[in-house]
Amino acid sequence: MNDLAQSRSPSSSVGDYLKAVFELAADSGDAASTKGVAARLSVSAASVSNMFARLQEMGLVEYERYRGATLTERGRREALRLVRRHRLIETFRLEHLGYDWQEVHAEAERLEHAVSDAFTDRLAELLGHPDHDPHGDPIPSAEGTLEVDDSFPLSEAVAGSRLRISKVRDEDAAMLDYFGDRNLVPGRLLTVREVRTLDGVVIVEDEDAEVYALGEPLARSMFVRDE
Amino acid sequence: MNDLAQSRSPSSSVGDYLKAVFELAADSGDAASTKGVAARLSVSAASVSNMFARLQEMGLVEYERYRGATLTERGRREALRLVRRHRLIETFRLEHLGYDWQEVHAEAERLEHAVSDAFTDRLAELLGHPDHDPHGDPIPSAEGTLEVDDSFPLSEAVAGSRLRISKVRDEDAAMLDYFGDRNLVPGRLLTVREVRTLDGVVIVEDEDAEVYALGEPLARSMFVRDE
DNA sequence: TCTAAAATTTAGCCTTGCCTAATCTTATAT
DNA sequence: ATATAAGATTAGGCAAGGCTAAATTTTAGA
Repeated sequence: MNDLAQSRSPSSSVGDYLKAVFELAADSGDAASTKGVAARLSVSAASVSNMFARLQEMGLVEYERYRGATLTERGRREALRLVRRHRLIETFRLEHLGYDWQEVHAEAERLEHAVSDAFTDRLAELLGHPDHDPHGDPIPSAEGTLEVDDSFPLSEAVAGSRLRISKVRDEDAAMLDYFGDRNLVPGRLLTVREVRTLDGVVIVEDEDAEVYALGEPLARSMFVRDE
Repeated sequence: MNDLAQSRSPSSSVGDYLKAVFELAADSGDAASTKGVAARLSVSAASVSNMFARLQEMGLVEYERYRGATLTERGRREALRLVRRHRLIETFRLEHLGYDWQEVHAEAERLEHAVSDAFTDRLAELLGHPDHDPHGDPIPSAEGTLEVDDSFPLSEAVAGSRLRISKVRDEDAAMLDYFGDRNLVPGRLLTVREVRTLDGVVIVEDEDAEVYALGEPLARSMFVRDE
C-alpha cells in the first residue's frame, strides 16, 4: 500500500504545492517558506506544514522543520510536467479559442490537472511546438528540460540600456490589463530612459517612441533581457 | 452555510453520479438503481446509497429508499451540461488532436469536470457548433436542450429494412475497435438481410456491399434509424 | 404463500485536505 | 543579551467520498 502511493500520479492538490514550491524557488533561489506557499495557494500555514511533511514522505521534497522545502529531482520533474501543461493550455486558449491575452491564465490552473501527457503532446503539436507561452514564460520540454532564464525585472535595469521584454508576471490581472492595453508584451523592445532610485520609478520608451513611467510594482512585474 | 451548498457548482464526484443516473434512465426509462450506478462508476453499492441521499438533499434527484433515483429538473440540467462538455471535448480530440475514433472516449471523462462553460462554448464555436459527437450521440445545446432520439438498437431491426447508423455505444473499447475497423460508423447506410431470433444474430450489408453477421452483443451496441 | 437470493441500506471506519487555536522556534530590535 | 514579534508546527476538528461487514427490504422461485 505504501509503494502504491509512490507510483500513483500525484493528486491535484499535491501538484499545486509542487508548482508553488518550484515557482517560489525560481524567484528566491532558496527553499520555499511555509508562509510563501500558503499565500500563493490561499491556504493556511498549518495546511502547508502538513503537506510539506507528506510531500517529504512521498519523496517529492526535501524538508526540515522550520527551514522550508526544496524539490527533489522527482518533485521537480512533476512540477515541470504541470508547468508545461499549464503553459501549453494558455497558448491554446489564446491562439485557438480567442481569449484575450489577459484572460488566459485563470482556467488553465484547473485544466492542467486534468489533461494527460499524451493530450499535452498532441496539443503541443497542434500549436507547432512553441517554446514560450503568451506571457513570455518558457515552456518545459516533454523530457523535462527548461530553458535557463537570464532575464531580470525591469526594476533592476540600468539607465540607457536597450532591452527586450521577455515576460510579464501573470498573477495580477490588473497588471496584465495595463500591459496588454499598452502593448507592452513579450518580444517588444524598450529603451530605458531613467531609473529613479528615489521612488523606484522606471521610465522607458518603446519601439513606437511611446514613453511610460512605471512605478516599482509594475517595474518588478515586467521581466527583460539585454538586447 | 446550507444555501451556499445549494449555489456551488457540484463537485466532480457529484457530477459523475448525475451523469450516470441520466444515462441509465435514458437506457431503461426508469429510475436508476443503486447497483446500476455502482457498476457504471466502479464504486460500491453502499457509496451509491450514500450519495443518492446527499443528491436528494441538494435537490438534484428524487430518491426513495430501495426505489432508485431519478433526476430533478435541476439535476437534469447539471447532467446535460456535463454531457455537452464531454461530447464537445471528444469531437475536439478527434478533429484537432488526431486521436483515433476509438480512443476518444476515455480522457474526456476527466476533462469535462475541469472546463468552464465559457471554454465549452468557445470550443463549440471552434468546431463549428456540431450537433453530434464522433460516436453519433447528440450534443446538448448550451441552453440545455437535447434532440429527441428516435433511434433503436440494431438488434430490434426487422429484416429487409434500410437503416442509417446513428450511434455506437462508447463504453466498450473492443467493440469500438471492431466497428471502427470495418467503417461501421454513424452516417453509414445498412440493409438488413436477416434477423435470426434463434441466436440473435443480425446480418447486414453496408453501402459497399460488404456483409457482416453481428451477434447479439454487437447488435445491441449499434443504434440505427429508419431511412 | 413462504423462503432464499438479490439488492439495498446502515454502521463504522479510513484518507485527503482543509481549518482554527495553541504552542514552539527563530529572528530582530533594543 | 534578551524580550518580543514573526513564522512554523502541533493538536484537534470537519466534510467529502470511498470501503467492508452486517442488517434489512424486495423480489422471485418452489
